Parts: sequence; structure tokens; C-alpha cells
Amino acid sequence: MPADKSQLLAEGFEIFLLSKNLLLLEENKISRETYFLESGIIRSYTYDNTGNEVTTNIYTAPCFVNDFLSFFKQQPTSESFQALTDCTIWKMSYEQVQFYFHTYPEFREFGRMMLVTNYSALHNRMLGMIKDTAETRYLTLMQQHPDIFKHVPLKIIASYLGITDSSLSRIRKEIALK
Amino acid sequence: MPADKSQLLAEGFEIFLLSKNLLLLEENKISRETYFLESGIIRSYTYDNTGNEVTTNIYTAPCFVNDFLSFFKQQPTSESFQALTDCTIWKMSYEQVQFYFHTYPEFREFGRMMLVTNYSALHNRMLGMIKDTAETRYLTLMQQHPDIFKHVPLKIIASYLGITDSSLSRIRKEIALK
DNA sequence: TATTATTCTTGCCATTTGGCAAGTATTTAT
DNA sequence: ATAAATACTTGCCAAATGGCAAGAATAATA
Repeated sequence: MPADKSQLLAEGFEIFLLSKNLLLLEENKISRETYFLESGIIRSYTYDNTGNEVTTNIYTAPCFVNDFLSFFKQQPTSESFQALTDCTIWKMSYEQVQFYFHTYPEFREFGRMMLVTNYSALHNRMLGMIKDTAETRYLTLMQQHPDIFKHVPLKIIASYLGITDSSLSRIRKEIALK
Repeated sequence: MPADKSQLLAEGFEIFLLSKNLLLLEENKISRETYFLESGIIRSYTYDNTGNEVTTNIYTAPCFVNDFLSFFKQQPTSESFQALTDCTIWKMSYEQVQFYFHTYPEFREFGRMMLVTNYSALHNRMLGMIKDTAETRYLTLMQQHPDIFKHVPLKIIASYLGITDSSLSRIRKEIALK
């Protein structure tokens, strides 16, 4: 993206701080803004049938943080987004995003690519769930996001990997023994 | 979408037939077209570390069939798309899609919504993989796409659900006993 | 620093799922 | 219609993961 355009884009964002444990977006509310996480870690989570928390995603800065469905369709989200550390975040309103998309082809192309890239990442994670063992999924996450393990409780990581914290603890032990 | 616009869109597509077992798109090739499946069933698949086929998706008409990453980024796909029954399909070239997106805001909005909707569906499937048992995933699929079970071999359905065909067979037996 | 809360590990056993192979049923092709 | 290929089921046992609870380790707070 050309410098003048990205400059323009940056001007549409507004910065703010979010303290650890606070919610960026709450279940059942509509996502009225798009977010860019400059520093910190955020997770999204919901609940399973028996009322247990399930962490659906972990976002480590720098990256965009969005519930695409809620934001682009302006409908209630089914998840909550919570700061796992103190965070620095940039936000832009839905109307502003629409304006930029409508006015600048580069922006909407950027938006589409972000969606495509996220879709692809989710697809790969899905694939991992089908064809990899829990241990492999753990090792892959460990390799791609070692930073997560420094700041996020095992219980949350485990539920993101689709297993219990006990099992993850045992898996770590197994790996350590090698 | 207004009638005149959807009329216009339809004109950009070209129809063709694909016989059972043939490939619509082959691994490592670039997806040069977008597809709309009018009748039939298609699956996408790849291989795991030990060389076993893994079915990543099952498409039942009517629906769009795309490898978003390969199509929108014009890069090689990591999966093959295969007809599981004789299929009737509409196709439109990448260039044509870009032209429509560029020319008509309604079309690119439609395209974005398709991406968002697919993202959301994939997200829900992911959630199911994390928080549901294989039996629940089976029952959900059975409920949402009973048509699949009439035409797709168990082995393929099982790998789509993330289990082996033996296990799926046992799960069905368990359910039948109730 | 002392206290409390949270996180992590581990033992015990149950449940789920996988791997393999054989046998049965069904579909496809000749 | 017959033969061959494919699909489905099932028995046996192994491996992976879960559930619960207790204790150890670590982090947060007064």
C-alpha cells in the first residue's frame, strides 16, 4: 500500500488502552468498531454445552482483532473478547471503515486480503484439529507463538488447542522427558 | 440484490458438466475460476503426514465452491476438489470477477458477504471440533445435511468429522441402539 | 513479608478413539 | 447375471484424552 494511503488510513484510527482482564467486546453485543492490537494479548471465548469456557482465539500484537461476522453484518457476536494483558489498541468505527472501503479501492482490497488471510489461517487450524495429535498442535503453537506461553495460563491455551489443562500438562511432561 | 444486477451477474457465468470422481481443481494448481455448484456434491481433500486422505470440506448444491486463498491471491491451492456425484457447475474467470467487483459495488459487497459467511461457518465447525464429541458432530451434520449421507461414502464423511470410518461406524451403531 | 488466590502437576480410573484384520454387504463393471 | 471392486461393520487390543481431586508451585495482593 502506498505511503500516502496508509498515512490516510492511520488517521482514521483512534488509540486507547485496555487493562488486563477487561472486555473489548461482550457476547451478544454488536461489534461497532474494528481493532488493531498494537501491544498486548487478547483472547475470544464462549461457552460449551456444560457451561465451560472455550477459548476460540488468541491474538498477539501486532494484529487486527475482529469478529468478522458481527462487524461486517452488524449483528450480535456470540463471543467475548478479553484482554489477557494490558493492551494498546487502535479502533475505527464501522461507518468510517465503510467510508474508506467505498472511497479507496486499495483499502477494500486490503480488507479483502485480510479476510482471505484469516480464512486461510482458520482453515489450517481446522486441518490441524482433524489430522494432528494434540501434542503436534501444541508444538506447532509453541513454535509459531512462543510469546503466548509467557503470558497466557495453560487452561486457556489448552482449551484453544481443544484439550483439557490436565492433558496439556501431561503432554508437556512427555515432551520434557525426551 | 436487484434483479437487473443479478441478471447481469448470471451472464458472466458459463455452465458445464463434471462427471463423478473427476477433479474440479487439482492440488498445486492455481484456482483461475470461481464456481457455483448447481447440482451434485463436491469435496475438497488433502493428505496428512502419513499419506492418508483428509476430506476438508463437502459442498452440496446449490452453493459456491471456492478455494478463497488460491482464487483471491492467485496462488497454488493445497487441496484437490473432486466431484462425488455428477455435477452441474457454473464458472466465472478471475479476471471477470475482478471486473464485476470493480464495476459494481453490489457485487463486491456480495463477495465480501460470501467470504464473511464462509468464515463464520468455518469458525463454527472449528468450535464444534473443540467442544463437541464426535457423536455430536455426526448428529449435527446429519441434521444439517442429511443429503450427504445418501451419496457420500462413510470414509469421506468420517475424515471430514475428524475421525476414522471404524469409529463412525461404531458411533452409528451406538445411536441405533438407543 | 505474609497471606491469599491462581495456576500447574499428578495419581487414579473411565471413556473415547485408533489400528488392524476379517467378514459381510453393496455397488460397479464386464 | 457374474465377477470384481468398493463400502461397511465388528472384534480385539492399544493409545489418547477426560474427570476429579489433592498437593505443589507460582503469582497477586494486603
